[in-house]
Amino acid sequence: MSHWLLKSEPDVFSFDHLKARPKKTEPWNGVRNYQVRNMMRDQMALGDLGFFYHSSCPVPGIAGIVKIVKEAYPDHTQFDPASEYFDAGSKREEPRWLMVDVKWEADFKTFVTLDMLRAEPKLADMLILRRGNRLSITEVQPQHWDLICKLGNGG
DNA sequence: GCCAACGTTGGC
DNA sequence: GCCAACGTTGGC
Repeated sequence: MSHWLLKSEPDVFSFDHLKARPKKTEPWNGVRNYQVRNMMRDQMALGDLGFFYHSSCPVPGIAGIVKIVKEAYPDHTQFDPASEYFDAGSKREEPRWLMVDVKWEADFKTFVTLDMLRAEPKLADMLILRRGNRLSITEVQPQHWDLICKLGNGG
């Protein structure tokens, strides 16, 4: 099983929004980066766990844990001219963009801030902490996963 | 609002 | 296929 970190802007869609969904699930739509699409398609598997990361907000960090409950399938927003994610170049018979479904899995007792991640030397080589990293989904190494879970559950 | 980083686009 | 310009991301 692999571990992931999924970024979302909380103004647009937050961890609390996910929890408020009737089934606590949501399609992770709007990915428009080939590298991230390929990861979803080739590596993300049913049952994988991911951190829900809040970006572009006053206090960036990890709010909790989600589970992948549906593997990659076509992202319908690419065909919707009214959507900000519309892609005129994508054909229905050959969809360019994919999404997975995620489900709320667990809260952290403590919101793990970006500052807390940066303060931990063992996490120094995490992709998320690298300057200029713009991938909205990155893989998380198991040892990093375990350590962050400890931070989130009170050390 | 600034700016570094980096993916994408498009002219050649 | 190169690479400069442009656009987007995201922390600060």
